[in-house]
Amino acid sequence: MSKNLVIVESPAKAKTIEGYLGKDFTVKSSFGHVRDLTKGDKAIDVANNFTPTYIISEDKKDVVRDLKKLAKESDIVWLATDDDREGEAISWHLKESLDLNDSKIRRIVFREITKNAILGAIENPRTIDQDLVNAQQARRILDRLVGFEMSPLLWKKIKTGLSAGRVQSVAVRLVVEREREVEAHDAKALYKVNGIFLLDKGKLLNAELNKRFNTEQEAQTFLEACQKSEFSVKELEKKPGKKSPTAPFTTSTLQQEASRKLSFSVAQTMTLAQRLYEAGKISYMRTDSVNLSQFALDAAQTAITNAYGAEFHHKRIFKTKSESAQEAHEAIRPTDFTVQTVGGERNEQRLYELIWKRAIASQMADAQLEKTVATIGISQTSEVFIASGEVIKFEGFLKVYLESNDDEEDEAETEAKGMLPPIDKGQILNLDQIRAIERYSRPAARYTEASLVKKLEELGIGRPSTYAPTISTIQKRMYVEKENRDGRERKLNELVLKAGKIEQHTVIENTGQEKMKLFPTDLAMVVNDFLVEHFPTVTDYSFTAQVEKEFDLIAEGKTKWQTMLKGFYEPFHKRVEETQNIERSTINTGKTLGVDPVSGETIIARLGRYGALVQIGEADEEKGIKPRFASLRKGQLIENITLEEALDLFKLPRETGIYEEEPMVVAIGRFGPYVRHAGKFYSLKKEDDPYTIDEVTSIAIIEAKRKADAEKLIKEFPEDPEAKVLNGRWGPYIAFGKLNIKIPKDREPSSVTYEEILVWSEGVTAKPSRWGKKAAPAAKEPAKKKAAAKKSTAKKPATKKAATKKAATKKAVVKKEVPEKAPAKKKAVAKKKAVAKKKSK
DNA sequence: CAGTGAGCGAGCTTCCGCTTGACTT
Repeated sequence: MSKNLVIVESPAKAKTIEGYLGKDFTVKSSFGHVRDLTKGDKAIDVANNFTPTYIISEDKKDVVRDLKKLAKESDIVWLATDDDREGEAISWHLKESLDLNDSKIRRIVFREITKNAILGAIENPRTIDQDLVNAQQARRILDRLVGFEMSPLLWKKIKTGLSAGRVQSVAVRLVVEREREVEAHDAKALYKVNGIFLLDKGKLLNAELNKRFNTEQEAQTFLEACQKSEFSVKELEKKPGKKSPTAPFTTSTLQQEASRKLSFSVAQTMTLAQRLYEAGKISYMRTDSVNLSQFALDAAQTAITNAYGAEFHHKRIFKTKSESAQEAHEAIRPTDFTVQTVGGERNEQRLYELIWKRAIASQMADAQLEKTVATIGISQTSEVFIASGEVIKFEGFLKVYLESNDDEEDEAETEAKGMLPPIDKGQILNLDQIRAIERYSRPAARYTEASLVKKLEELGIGRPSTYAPTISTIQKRMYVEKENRDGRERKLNELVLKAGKIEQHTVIENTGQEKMKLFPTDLAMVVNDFLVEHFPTVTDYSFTAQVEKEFDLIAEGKTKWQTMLKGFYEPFHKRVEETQNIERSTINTGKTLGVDPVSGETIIARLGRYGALVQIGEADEEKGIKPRFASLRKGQLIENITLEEALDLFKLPRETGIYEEEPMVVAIGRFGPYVRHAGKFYSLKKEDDPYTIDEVTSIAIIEAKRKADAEKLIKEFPEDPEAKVLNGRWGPYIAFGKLNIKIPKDREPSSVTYEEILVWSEGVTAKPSRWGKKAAPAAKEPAKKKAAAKKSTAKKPATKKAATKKAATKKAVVKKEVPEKAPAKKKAVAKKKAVAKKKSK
């Protein structure tokens, strides 16, 4: 038995280290924190100087038991948790929960997993830094106090189950405020002018005017001047330039690049990286450090020299810009630079390549460029055209990697820069054409998951291990939704000067399209406004940075942690108490939209128990007045709704008539307009392009007729109530339990016998009727049918019912008739529906 | 899926940071 027990945080790390140390060392992992505050609201005894009560986490009981046993058998326990605040606290919690004496423990730290680093650490043990531990305790306790006092306030004043916290509430605030910024953006159009000049041998020179015009008139005046002008190269300047590589990845930059280049969500990136880490392919993936170990620097140098030549290598040491960085680990890098392919899933490989390239490139030479700028004069005006080109003289790191850009802003502006065609100073240029086109200013971009992480990191909020969970939490709480949005068309005015004539065109561009962006919900707006109003300190963007400074003072032994907490908690708790007393109804008063022109009553939009709604009138019991309500459509925000849109929502619901003796009602529900007929609902969902009332009415008739036809019974069988011949949308068919069976063409449907059904049902495949739901009790079905259904379930995935149906109904509206026949592909949908209906009975 | 919508209210929810596993179809 070995005499030394080394405890690290991660099992993968333990495995690596065990190899570096001799037989006398057993290396085990704590799997992160082993103790935490107790669950309820009594974990912190505020009155007793914030005394915390800790408990061994449920999922760590086995870990602690095993470690305790090993520790007993060892002479020395080496606490080798991470070299940061949390790591120090883990060591302390280990000491406490393993009942270890100070004399038996050694605290060691290393920031890279290399043999030298670890042996060096063993040579230089120290004791647990209680000040640092106390800084962690203060952090932990403050977060608990903030989260567990603000959240219940939200339950009481807004909605149960909500949450608030130092990190998540600021993340939500960022999304909310960005949305308002986008909404408030006043797009201004300027005329951007491009000139194209004809050179010898059919070559073209593209140049942009150094000025943009505010109005069409100014652009017109400019083009008129150009009509009479001569163009010449006034200046031609060549200058060298260079580009340098960026630092190797941290968690945050990895998430950003994987999002931009590979379209991964931050959670997806972390899962893949975790797998690479556990397979020993990359270094630790939760890090805020851009530092590479000496071992890695050397390995990169060798790899670069061998692959590209020594001139491509350039040793670089990067420094973190982030003040909040704790740098307990290296940057994210391959463990072996000579490995370019890792096995496993395709996305693992793609992420690995990204990590490999970025780390290699960070140790490569600058790219050398030559920039050429030509200034083209216009004889009749003082403006000039600028043509610029860029040529790569030496690739350097660009051979491997180019970082992508977050700012879509410039996307339209930056054309791919290549070499300029050969021109000389003083040369007269022949004009091909000049185009002056409107360009609208863009609002700030909505956040993606990754760009929100970047922003949080800049503000010092959250840690590498919590970025992905935080992003998930705010979506789980329904504060934020990740969505695609279609853009809308916008008409642009364009003036073109060509062959001496000025012509005006209209160009159509698609604008406002969004892909996987974060949108705040109405709930987020209400919660955020409530928190910002009553807790301006905690929701301030700089709150974390400020308390971090105080935690640092604790870590340096300059402040007592209880003193710091007291300073924060007293005013905070006072605000909580004050806020307890405010009226619920004053929080979500909603937005007054205006007055109903018919009744003269006020119309407001607010958040109700079941979602956003518009309301006409206030309740007045004395007068017996009841307000009327209507739901907002999905995707519609209270923030943005106008009076006209609100009135629109009240136009429906209405009675549209009677069909087959049942009244038919069209209404707008939470998820859009629908038709209700004979106790059944027909969805008319469509977000951006709502149906008109006429369309809705005709759809209602078509849908009701179709349903009625589909229900028509042709024949029943006394042998089995589950067997029926029905008249479906596309003709008669046999419904046999969950199976829908085709009737042979030459058969008269009414003469089908039960024996034939049994024969025909052999080998017939059915659509799975309830995808993703719990299976029905199987005993109800005869064994034969069950087998057939099961076989089919495994074989075929469910079709997208809603989408197909929508497409079909929309088509029907245009034609204003019931489709008699449909392509074979759609039959499946009808079948499925019949099955679903059966189930609901 | 879909309607409803203040009020009464049992007993529940919730924070941030460390780290990986695993109920079964």
